[in-house]
Amino acid sequence: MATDTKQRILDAAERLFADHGFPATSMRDITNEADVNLAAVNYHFGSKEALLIAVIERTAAPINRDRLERLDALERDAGGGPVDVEALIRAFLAPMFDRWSLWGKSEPKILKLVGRIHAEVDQELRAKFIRQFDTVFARYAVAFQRSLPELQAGDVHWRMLFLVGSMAHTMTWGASIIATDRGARREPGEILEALVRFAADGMSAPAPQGVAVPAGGMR
Amino acid sequence: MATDTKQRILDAAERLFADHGFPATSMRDITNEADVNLAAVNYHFGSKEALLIAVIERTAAPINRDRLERLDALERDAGGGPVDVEALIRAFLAPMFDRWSLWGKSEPKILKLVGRIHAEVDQELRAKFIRQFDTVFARYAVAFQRSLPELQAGDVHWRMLFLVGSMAHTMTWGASIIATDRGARREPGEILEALVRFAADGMSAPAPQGVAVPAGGMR
DNA sequence: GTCTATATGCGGATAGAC
DNA sequence: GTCTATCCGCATATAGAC
Repeated sequence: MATDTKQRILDAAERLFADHGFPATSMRDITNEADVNLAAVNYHFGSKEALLIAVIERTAAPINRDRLERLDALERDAGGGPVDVEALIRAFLAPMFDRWSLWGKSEPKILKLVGRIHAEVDQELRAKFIRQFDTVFARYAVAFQRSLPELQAGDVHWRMLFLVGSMAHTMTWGASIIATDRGARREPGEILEALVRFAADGMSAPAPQGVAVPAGGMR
Repeated sequence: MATDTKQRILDAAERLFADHGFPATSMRDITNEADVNLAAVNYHFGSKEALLIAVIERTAAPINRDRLERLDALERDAGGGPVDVEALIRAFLAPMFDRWSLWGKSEPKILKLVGRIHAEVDQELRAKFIRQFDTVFARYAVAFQRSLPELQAGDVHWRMLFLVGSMAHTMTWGASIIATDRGARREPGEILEALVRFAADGMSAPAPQGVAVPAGGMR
C-alpha cells in the first residue's frame, strides 16, 4: 500500500511539526509515529525539507485558494466598489476556521502548523511556500485599501500584519487555551466571529494623524 | 575578562536565537559568533537550555516588570475604578516598543526573540519562563474585565490572545517589513500607536450577542 | 515498495592540560 | 577561565538485499 504509506507519513509529520516545530522533529520521530520504515520518507519525498513542503502544500494551498475565491466573489458582488471591511476579514479568516470545524473534537493540528509557518520557519525556507500567501496578502491589501481610502497604503499593511498575527497566534495557541481555560471554551465558529469583530473594529479605526495636525488637539 | 565572555555569549545567543530559533541554533554557531571557546557556554551557563533561559531573563524580565509598574500606576490613578482601555493597552505594549526605540537603527533582535518565545518554543520549555508572563497576563485580564464589564471573562481572554498575537507577530516580522516594504517604513513609536489604535478599537468592540438576543436584531 | 545496515557528519557535553 | 581533544549519541541520507 504505497499511497497509504505516503498518507501516513504526511499525517504524522503534520502532527509532529505542529506540536514541536520543524527543526525539533526528527525523521525517526515521524517514521515511528507513522509506523513506517525510516527510509520511506526519503523514498517518497526525497528529504525532510521536501516533506515539510509537501505537508504545507496539502494544507495551505486549499486555504489560500479558498481565500482568493471568496475575495473574487465579494469583489464581483461589489461591482468594482469597495467591499465591506467585515466581509473582507471574514473571507480571509473563515477558510482556516472552517477546517478547524471539520476536525470536530480533535485538535486542529493543520492549523497549528499553519500558524507556526507564519511565526516560526526560517526566512529562506519560508520564502519557498509563502509565495502563494504573498499573492493572497497583496490581493487583500488592494481590497482593504479600496474599502479604507482614508488610510495610507503603509497603514493598511501594518494593520494587516496585526490581523495576521492575531490569526496565527490563535491557531497556534487557541486549542491549548480551550483545553486548559474553563470559562474560555468556545466553538471554532464563535472564535472566528470574535476575531472578525475584533479585527473589523481595529481595521476600521480612525487614521493616524500625520505630523501636520490642524492645530488644536496637541499641547 | 570573564564577564565580557558571558556578555558576548548572551549577545550572540540573542541574535541567533532571534534569527533562526532555538532548536536550529547550535552551540558552535553561538561560540563562533561570539568568538569564544566552545566550552565556555557550558562553563558559564551549564547547558544550552540554561543559556536560553538566561537570555530570556535578561530581556523579558525587565519588560514584564515594567508592564506591572505601569499597571500599578494606572490603577492607582484610577482609584479603584475602571482604567481607560487604550491606556491599558499602551501600558502593556509600550515596554516592548521602548526597547525597540532604544536600539536605534539596529534591528531589535531582543524583541524578535521575545516575539518568537510567544510563538515558537515548545510547551514544556515555554512553561519555565512564561510564569512571569502569566502573572502579567492575569493582572491585565482583571483590569480589562473591569474596564469592559459588558464582556464575559472568556471573551476578554480571547481578545487578549488576539492582542498578544498582533504584538508577537509585529515583533517577529515588523523589522523585515520595514526593511523591504518602502511605503511601510515607520518609527517604532508610530508602530506602537498604530497597534494601540487597532487593539483599542478591537478590544472595545461590542460584546458578542449570546444565544438569547432581546429580539429585534436578528433575522 | 519496503526493509536492514551503515555511511557520514553534527549535535551537546565533558575531561583534563594549561 | 580558557583551551584542545574527544566522547557519544542522534541527525539525515543512502546502498543494497529482499
